[in-house]
Amino acid sequence: MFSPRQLGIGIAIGATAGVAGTYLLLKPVHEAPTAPSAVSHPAAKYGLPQSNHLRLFEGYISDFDPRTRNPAYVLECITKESSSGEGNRESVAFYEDEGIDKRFRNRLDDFRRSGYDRGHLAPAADHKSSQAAMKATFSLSNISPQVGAGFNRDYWARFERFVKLLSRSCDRVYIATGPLYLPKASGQGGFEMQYPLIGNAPRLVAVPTHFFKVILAEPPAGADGSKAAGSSQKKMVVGAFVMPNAPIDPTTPLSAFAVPLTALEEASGLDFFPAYLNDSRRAALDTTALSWQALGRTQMQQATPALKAELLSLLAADPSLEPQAASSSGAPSTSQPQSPATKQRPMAVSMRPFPTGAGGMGAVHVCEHVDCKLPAEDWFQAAQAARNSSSVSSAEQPAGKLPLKGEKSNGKHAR
DNA sequence: TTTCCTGT
Repeated sequence: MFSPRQLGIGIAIGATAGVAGTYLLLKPVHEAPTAPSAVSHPAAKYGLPQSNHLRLFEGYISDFDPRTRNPAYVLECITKESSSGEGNRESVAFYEDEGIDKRFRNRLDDFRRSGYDRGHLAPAADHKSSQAAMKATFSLSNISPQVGAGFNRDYWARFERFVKLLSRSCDRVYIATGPLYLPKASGQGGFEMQYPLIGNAPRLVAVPTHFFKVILAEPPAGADGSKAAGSSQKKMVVGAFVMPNAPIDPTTPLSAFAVPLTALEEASGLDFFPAYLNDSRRAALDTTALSWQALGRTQMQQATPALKAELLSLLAADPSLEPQAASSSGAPSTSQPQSPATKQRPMAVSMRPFPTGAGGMGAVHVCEHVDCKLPAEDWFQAAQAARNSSSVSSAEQPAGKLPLKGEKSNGKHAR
C-alpha cells in the first residue's frame, strides 16, 4: 500500500508543485514534502527514517543520497537560451549545500587532495542564462567525485558538450545524470561491490564506478505554419548512456556507451521519465540502443583501416534514406507518411538512417537524430587557437605569445 | 563552445 515507489512519486509531485518560482538555494526544501504525517500507516506514527533529500535549484533538481553522499540523480531541462548567456564560472566557487544537514552532506574538505575532481552532474555550461543560475550548479549537491584527466576534463566534458548541442536542434532537452555503483564479478559466479571512498569516516563520500545520462529531447515546435501540420509526427529524441569513471580512449565513438534504458533502470533502481516512457516505447528504444552500442563497440575494438572505412561509409549514408525500417520491420501501427516529416529535420545536424530504429512509438534514439560521435578530441585546442587568432586580429603572426614569455624571462633576469 | 587542482 505504501510502496517506496509510490512514496517517491508522491514526494516528487508534492515537491515540484511547490517549486514554481520559489526555489531558494538555502531553503531546506526536503522538509516539507517528506513530512512524516503524509504517511498514515500506524508504524509511521513517529515518522519515517529520512534517506533522500530532494533539492530544488534554479535550473536543476538534485535528489541527494546521504548514504553515498552523492546525488542519486540530477535532473535538468536546458534550452538554447538557458545554455547560453553571460554566465561565467571564473568568479564562482564550489560551496556546501547548507540545506542538507551537516551529518549527511558532502563537504569541500572531502574532495581536497582526494585525487578526484569535483565533477558537475548538471554542467555549469548548461546554465549560463544568469550568474545566479551558474552559481547554483556549484552547490556540492550537484557534485560527484570524478576522475579528472581522461574523463571529467576530457571525454565526459565532450559528452556534456554533445548533449548541450542537442538544445540547438531540439526545443527542450531534459537530462537525468547520476552516479552508478556497478558490481564486479567475483570468484565463483557471484558479484561484489568495490569502489573507493574519500573523506573521513564515517562521513565518507563514495566514488562512483560509472556515470549515466538519460536524455529526453522534445522536437522543435513548427517554426512556420507549414510545419505545424506535421507536428504530430515529430518524434521525441531519447537515449541512455553509461560511462566508466575512468580515463576513456578519446577515439571511442559515443554510441559504444549507449545502453538499453531497461538495463540502466535495473542497475540504478531509478525509473526515468515515467510520465513519458512506457513499456512499448522503452522496448523499441532498447532494441535500437543495443544496435548502436554493438556498432560502436565493433568500431572501437576492430578498428582496422578497412573496417574503419566501411563503418565510415555506413555512418555517412545519405540522409534521404531515413527511416525505411517502418516498412521493412513490419510495424503496422507506425504507418505514417514519411516523406514530409523527414525532410523538415533541423539543420546543422546530420540525420542518420538505421535499420532497427523505427517503430519507436513516437521516439527515436539520440544516435538516430545526430551523429553519436563526439566533437574532435582537440576541440579545446581548436577553440583556443581560434581565440588567439581572433584576439590578434590585425597581426596574424603567433608573435602574440612571445610577450608573455618575454615577461616571465624578464622577471627571472631581474633577479 | 570546457573541465578542474595546486599553495600560504
